[in-house]
Amino acid sequence: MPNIKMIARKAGVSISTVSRVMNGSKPVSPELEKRVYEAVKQMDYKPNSIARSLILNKTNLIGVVVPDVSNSFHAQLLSGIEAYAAEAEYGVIICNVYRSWEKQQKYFNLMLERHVDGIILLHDNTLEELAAFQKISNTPILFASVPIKGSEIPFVGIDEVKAAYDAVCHLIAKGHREIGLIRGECYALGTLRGEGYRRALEDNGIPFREEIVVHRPSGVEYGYQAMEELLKLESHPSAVFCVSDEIAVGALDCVLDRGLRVPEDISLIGFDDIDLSQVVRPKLTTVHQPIHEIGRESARLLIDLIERKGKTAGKSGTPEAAEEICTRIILDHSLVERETVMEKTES
Amino acid sequence: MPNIKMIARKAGVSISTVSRVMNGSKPVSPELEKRVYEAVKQMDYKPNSIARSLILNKTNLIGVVVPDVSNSFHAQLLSGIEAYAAEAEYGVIICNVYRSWEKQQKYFNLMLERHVDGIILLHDNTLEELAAFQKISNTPILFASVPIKGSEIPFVGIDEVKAAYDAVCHLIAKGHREIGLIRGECYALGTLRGEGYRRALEDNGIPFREEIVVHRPSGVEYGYQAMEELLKLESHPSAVFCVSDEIAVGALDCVLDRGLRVPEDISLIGFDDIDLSQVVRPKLTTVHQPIHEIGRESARLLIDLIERKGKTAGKSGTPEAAEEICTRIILDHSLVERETVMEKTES
DNA sequence: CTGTTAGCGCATTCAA
DNA sequence: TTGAATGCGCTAACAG
Repeated sequence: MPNIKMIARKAGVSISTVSRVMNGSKPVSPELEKRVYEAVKQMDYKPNSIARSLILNKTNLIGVVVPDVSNSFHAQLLSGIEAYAAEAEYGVIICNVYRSWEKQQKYFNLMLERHVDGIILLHDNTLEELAAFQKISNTPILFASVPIKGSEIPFVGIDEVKAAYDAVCHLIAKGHREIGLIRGECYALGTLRGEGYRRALEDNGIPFREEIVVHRPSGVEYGYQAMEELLKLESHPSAVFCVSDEIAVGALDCVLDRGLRVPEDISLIGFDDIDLSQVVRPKLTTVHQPIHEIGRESARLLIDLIERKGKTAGKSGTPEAAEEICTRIILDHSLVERETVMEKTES
Repeated sequence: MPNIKMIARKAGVSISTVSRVMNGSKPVSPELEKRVYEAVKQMDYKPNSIARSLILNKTNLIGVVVPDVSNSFHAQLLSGIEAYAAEAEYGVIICNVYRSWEKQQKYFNLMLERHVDGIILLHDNTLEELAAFQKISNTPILFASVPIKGSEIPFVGIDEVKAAYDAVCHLIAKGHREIGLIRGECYALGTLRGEGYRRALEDNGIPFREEIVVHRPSGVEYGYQAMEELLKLESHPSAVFCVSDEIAVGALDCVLDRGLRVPEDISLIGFDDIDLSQVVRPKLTTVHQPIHEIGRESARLLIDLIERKGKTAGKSGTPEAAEEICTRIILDHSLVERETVMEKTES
């Protein structure tokens, strides 16, 4: 690979001139400019971005921390992030942490060492966990899809509580009053969506019954297990709200295996609208999130933040709070009715 | 972020000493070593990997070119790659190319500029396409899962032809003789798996019939379409080999929609064994590939190649061809019988 | 064993 | 407008 010096020699100019034409940073006479362009083309010169990073203190790299890339939801989110990043000329480095805090710490260090310009987090983190990192880095961070509790850290996603609320209200509107809940433990899949469930019941005068809510991690197999629990009850709920499509698919499988019918014997509603939900039979009624879009917007906001920071870096304290960037983007969700919910029949 | 100079000052040593204790490259007295460690801990110092990359000419970064991350197969492969890379302290930068040659070229340039240490390709590339790149880069390249025709470029995957052969033989063993094929156009999903199909028929004395093979891209919706074609025939095949699970799932959906039963009226076999195949009803009989493992092994081989190259860089022409690294890793596939294939009944 | 020095490839002052 | 010189943070050769 040729470097800037070789180009300078070949074009018969100084390296500064080469640098200037590559970056358009200062005017260069057409004559020299042409000679440089030719040398560049002939030698197929590409500026070494490592060296640029070192001197500019900017890597054009963002890190994406994801609990599990092989999960459809995360993969789609990632693809949205990548799409925007590529357009903005940023590279994406993936940090698969398998829900392990230890791995995440390793990756935080790695990202610090590599001086990524920003970080997108696709899963739960507490403020305490982030504190150590934030103190030393001042690297912009953003949460995508799952918000963080009690903090101003930028976020892109949907209104989790409202979306869960809508899902449960849909069940209620169909005449169901015994509505089970299969929920997770973490913030979005547990607390938030659980809260939406609770409020929907409350607003419709339906008592909350602890016996018909079961806690499980997300995942098809866990959905199956959870539904087994629910079916053990002497009288099982006539409908179940599953906080993820994976859970719902597992639950569906379980119901069918028990020889019951969906939605005739039991209605099911999922959450996320991943590809899977259209492929199972019956097709899953679920809450649609614009997953790819959330990814794109996350990347856009993060990169905005990064470039904003770069600009205001010099003139500290410039009081342009007026054009402060918006750091919470809430996209629309929607209910997609397919085949797993039906009107409750008299019994 | 503190730099090496600040640590040196704080510890009262020279920067070389700091460098030496950080890398363990040369002996340092316990006394100084301790002082350095303390300074490092107190200031939470992390070596700037950008600077290291620049001088060592090594980024510890690999690029993964993938047609579509949000596709389950590719996401799993990626997760295998990431898993090994993380252990080996390599970062993974993802290059989602959406099956666009233009995007791939952009990414090749990006990877050149960023000086990645190696590249893993997860999809078809012709030798000509690679030629330009290879000429200027000498960056190790490896194909994962899909081989390249007529070249010694390292590869990790399964024996595609044999695996397809096995799938079709399974159908034949079950008594089927009218076996449809839904295949792709690209190398692995078209040429190779198609070849396995052809040979299986041939070895069993079954004539190849053009009318019952249909070409489609991979994807659930295309599988549906393809099966529609097949069902238009006055007498449809009693079994169909689909070159991917996605295709098979679409095909399954189509058959069911037409009011036919699987496997009673028509048997279906897929390929890949992605998560999906266990979730549809009936569960898909398919050819299992160790996807995650292929990813891991790819990363392992690539990194071996990279580090091998680094070592032999100085002493050119050292004739250690004896311990030449193996550059083709073929992992085992297997047939997993689930619920979409049954014995052909007399008709 | 330790410190001084040069230089990786580039952007950017500062003079000319 | 242009070129020479400085330094980003680090490693490695060299001398002590």
